[in-house]
Amino acid sequence: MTQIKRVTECAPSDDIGNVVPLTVHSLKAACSQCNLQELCLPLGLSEAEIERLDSLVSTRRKLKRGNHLYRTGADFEAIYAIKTGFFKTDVLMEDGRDQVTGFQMAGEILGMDGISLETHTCNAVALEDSEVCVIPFAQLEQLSSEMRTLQHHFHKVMSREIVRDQSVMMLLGTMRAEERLAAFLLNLSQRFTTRGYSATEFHLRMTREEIGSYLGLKLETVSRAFSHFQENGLIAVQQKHIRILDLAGLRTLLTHTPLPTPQRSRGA
Amino acid sequence: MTQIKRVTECAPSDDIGNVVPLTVHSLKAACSQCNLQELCLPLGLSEAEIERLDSLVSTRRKLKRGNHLYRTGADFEAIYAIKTGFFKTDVLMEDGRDQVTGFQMAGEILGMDGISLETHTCNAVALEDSEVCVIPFAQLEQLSSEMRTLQHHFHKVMSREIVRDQSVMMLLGTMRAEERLAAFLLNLSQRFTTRGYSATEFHLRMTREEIGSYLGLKLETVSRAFSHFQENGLIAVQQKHIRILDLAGLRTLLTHTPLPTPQRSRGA
DNA sequence: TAACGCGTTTGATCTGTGTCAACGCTACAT
DNA sequence: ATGTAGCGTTGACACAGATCAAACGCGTTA
Repeated sequence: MTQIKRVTECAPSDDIGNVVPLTVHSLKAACSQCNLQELCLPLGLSEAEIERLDSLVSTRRKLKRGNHLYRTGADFEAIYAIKTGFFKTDVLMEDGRDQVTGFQMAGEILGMDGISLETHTCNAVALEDSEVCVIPFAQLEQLSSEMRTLQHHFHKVMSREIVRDQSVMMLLGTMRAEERLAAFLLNLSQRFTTRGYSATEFHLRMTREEIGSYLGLKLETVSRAFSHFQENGLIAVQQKHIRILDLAGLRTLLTHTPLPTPQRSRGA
Repeated sequence: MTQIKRVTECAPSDDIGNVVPLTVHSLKAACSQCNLQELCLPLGLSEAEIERLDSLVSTRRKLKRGNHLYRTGADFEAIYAIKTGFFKTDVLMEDGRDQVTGFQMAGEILGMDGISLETHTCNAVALEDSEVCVIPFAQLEQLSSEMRTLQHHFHKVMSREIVRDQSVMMLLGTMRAEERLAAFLLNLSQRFTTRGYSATEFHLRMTREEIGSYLGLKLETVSRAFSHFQENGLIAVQQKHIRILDLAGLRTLLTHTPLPTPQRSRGA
């Protein structure tokens, strides 16, 4: 039991329940000591307010790569702030088809899908060993009602998710394969930058298949697009290590519509 | 000025501002008299609580077909509950491509995209003459903090939007053209049912192009799919009048994956 | 009543991406 | 070290849906 076989999918054993004793920690000061304050729920709160948040965020949960933070159908009790690590969320159709709906990194909030039906509607899976702060939702609402800044910021976080979903729809609905991948890379780059990492060099934690699922493409198409970008000197790919050589070039891919609608006024 | 030319796109004149005097009404009892209580924001509130909501919802706004409720970039000040009518929301890319991100009907809430950046990130356009209740957001937050049931229900409404977006992503990412259209029709049917209208016979308020944009397809493909459904006796189409003849058949289209992934265990 | 415009339908053809298949690379396990 | 499994790459081919084009129907306007 000390050696844990790496779980790649549908980990059967110790992450079925919502809380696994071994992976839960008590902590004294959660948010007030956290370096993700500026990205996460505490954003915009005063120090005193953040200290009140601490009382909420009393447990953390550690997940090994491949483990589920929650599964579709699980009771909704808490939302989760990612402290370290990387996640994906995906939805399942009855016929077995699935779709990755997002990739989440440090400072981002998971679990808001569960509020509406009091049941989670997607799976959240750690793509690397990760740690999340557990934020019991009832308590969050309690504190929100006492602290208007927190309430407002939480609304912004939910709204941000809605706005993010809009761009994914735009991506899936209107963009060609290489545009999608360019958008994906630029989005990652931007989010890494925000977190103080390199904008141009990073490690993908997901497979080509997961990227493809997110972008509505097959893994082969993703792979070909990577190769093509490399041929064109836009990026250097080495397995999961990506180096962006021409950020502006990638952006051009997005804004310059190669072929369509030649009859627009092109204003602004 | 009494005769208003039907505005089809980018109405230039009287809907630029956020509020048009002529189309705003004061009202005494908004929610407590409204027959949409069970669908809309008041859901789950007591009568007394609903009466407190009334004070919030003091203005309505009427929109002619084609007019914008709000535009991308407009200051966010309020969310809107649809009292009567039908809307679409769409997002614009810099290069002119756009994507319909949703169709909204009575009882549904518009505008939550604006919370995160205090600016709307999509356009909301009336697809028929419509009326919305204006809910000033600052006041909604104020009242939410005093009324936990309202706060909680509002969170559910936002979360529901996130869940809806997940299914749109699934649709755009994994479904074939006819599956998308079937899903679209079934979704409409379901929502009409909820509102007491026929599940099997309704009038589409949007064009084939708008349907296509929403579904990530071209209008020709939408049209062909309609024709094909009709040939198969699933629906009867007559311009924008749709009659569903075989609801179960439409559902089968969704769950029976015709060709792909023959190597799954098919469990549950 | 005729003419126009817009949305829709339908056909013919083209093409981007999916599908199928083989091979290569890397990392872990024996 | 060497074998093996999973992931990634690349090629050949197929096909769903896009594109281009023409005609139709319906409502509006002259």
